[in-house]
Amino acid sequence: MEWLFLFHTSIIYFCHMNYESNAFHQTRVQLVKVLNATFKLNVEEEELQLQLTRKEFEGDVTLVIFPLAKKVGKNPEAFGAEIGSALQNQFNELETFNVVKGFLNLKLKDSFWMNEFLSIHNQANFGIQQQNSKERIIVEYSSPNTNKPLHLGHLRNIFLGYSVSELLKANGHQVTKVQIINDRGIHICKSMMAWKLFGNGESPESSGLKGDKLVGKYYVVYDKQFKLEVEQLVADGLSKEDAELQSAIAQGAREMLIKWEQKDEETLALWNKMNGWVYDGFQVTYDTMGVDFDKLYYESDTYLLGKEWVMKGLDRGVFFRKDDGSIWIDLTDEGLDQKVLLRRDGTAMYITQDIGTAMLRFEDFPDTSFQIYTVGNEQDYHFKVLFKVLKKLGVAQAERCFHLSYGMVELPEGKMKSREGTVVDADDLMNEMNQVARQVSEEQGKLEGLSSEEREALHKMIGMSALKYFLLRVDPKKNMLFDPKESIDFNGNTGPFIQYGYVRTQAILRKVDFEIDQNPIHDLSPEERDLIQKIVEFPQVLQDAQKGFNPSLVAVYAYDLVREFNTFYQNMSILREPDAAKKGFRLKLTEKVGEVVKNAMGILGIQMPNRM
RNA sequence: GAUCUCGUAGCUCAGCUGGAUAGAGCAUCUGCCUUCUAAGCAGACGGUCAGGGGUUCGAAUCCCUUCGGGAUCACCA
Repeated sequence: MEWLFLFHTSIIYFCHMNYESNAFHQTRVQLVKVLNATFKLNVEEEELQLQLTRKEFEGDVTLVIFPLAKKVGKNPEAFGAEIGSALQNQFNELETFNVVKGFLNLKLKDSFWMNEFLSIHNQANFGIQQQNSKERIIVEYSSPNTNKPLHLGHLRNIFLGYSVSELLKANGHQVTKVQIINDRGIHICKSMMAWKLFGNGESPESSGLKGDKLVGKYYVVYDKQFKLEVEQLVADGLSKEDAELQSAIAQGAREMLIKWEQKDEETLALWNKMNGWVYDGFQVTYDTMGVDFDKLYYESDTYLLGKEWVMKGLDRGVFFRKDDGSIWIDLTDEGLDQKVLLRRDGTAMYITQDIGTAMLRFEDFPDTSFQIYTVGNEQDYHFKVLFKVLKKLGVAQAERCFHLSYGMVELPEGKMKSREGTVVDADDLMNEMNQVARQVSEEQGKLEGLSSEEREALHKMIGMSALKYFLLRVDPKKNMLFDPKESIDFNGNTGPFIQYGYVRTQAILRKVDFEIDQNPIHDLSPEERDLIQKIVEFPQVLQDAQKGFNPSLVAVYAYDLVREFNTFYQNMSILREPDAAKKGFRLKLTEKVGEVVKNAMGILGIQMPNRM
């Protein structure tokens, strides 16, 4: 019973039967009864403002009285007390209530929470839904150029895209993960030209360099040579502009692009060879990251289709041609500008390719109900234009495209700049994280009995969790800061902290070599209540996170849950508890916490170790 | 110049469609390992929510404005 909605503001809402926890739901129902019967208020369920009771007050659920008091013209505090007493008479699950200012705090009985827990405990993978949607959602992420290796910005992009995909799946959607690879254009021709001139046949095999690094190296070689030539030509009396045009290596690169478009055999062979190196290199990086794709798209396959559609638009009169031959769309009545769609020389641009790619995807997956582009917020304007273009071309799915726009990762000095060498390389960073994980693990010395392979795998798991969590715990929409000088923390609000909590649950469960007592218990400690209440929130968190395409909510939730568990763990006995029923209950609680933490972190693409 | 975004503790970040005394982590300081893994727990310190107006029972949150960062407005991608 769920479907997708889109408003023309391009903000989308995934609408469900709006989920809320049983505690909220029951309280709401009872409150409406009382308010309508006893106080003749005629309120609807939705208009009651319920919230979790803040820690400093006694209670579980809080009703905000102000709006209701206003309605009947009563003093909020007095009215709250009246509602509380009336509720007490008929709501069986209510233990006590108290009123503070305009807030009615309701405390539910331990038996209620106990039953909540038992019903949850019986659900395998609580909160995670089986696929229940026939329609497909396409999630695009990564979209690299093939002339240089992946960097920190890509890491945020890729972890985010992967995580949103997992989040959608956890909410029951069918997801297809795609990557668009920008494999053609002047950028790769530059690397090719430099390699041809200075490479002496260097290959990943001959040099031991990772393929993407090798091609990236020649991109830098190109840039150096280009600058050198320009400098020389300027010294010879040319203007900078002319010098840039006449630079031999630049001319070579442009000629290569033309030859490529003419399908020149030798050029294509070189292009295939060098792109192949890059793909091999990328694959290594993706493997380390632990992400994958269901289908790959290459711009070399889609730019021609894009051109075709631009011509179709021209025929249909939704685009127009200027005197110089370039083709445009006029979006001034939409509050945007006129935009070029095809150059005067007829060659494709960025947006031309994107039109083609979109069209190809709709052909490949006619059952697509929604498409998500994970691309940085510097391209907000581009995607506004793209979606308008698709709409003008009469593509129904244009209404169902969404730009998942995320903020930049900035360094203390500001934006990463490849020319200034301030780019944080993805492989280097991941490697460094694993080193730190190894160092910390060795200091802790808790890994006796594990083989060196097992240890390596563990270090990687821990290092990656630190990195992924660091990037995913921040609201995707916001820019964030990464300081390479301070390595990412392993304590506090971090991935390893959460893994550690999980490891504790498993360490305890491993020791259970007896029949767990199934008898119910009748009173709960504050720690146990808090923990149950936290677990119960999980489905709500998944729903909210999906609504905003915001995995950081899941990250924060996992952290909060583990913190609650640590408090419980550190203040109560589990295996040493003498009362068999209590011990049994605490073990079940521990088990459920482990499951939920693992599933929550799984949505972030973070694995849980069994020991560390 | 136009449009968009952000400004919360020394630092990095939470704060949901307006609700209680604005919360975490890091850093600094104090306790807690003969008891289930101390990558932990308990506590202290730390705030004019950039400034100013407005809307109302109530504003970090909504509106206006000033200041200060960032992004975009290419026949680049």
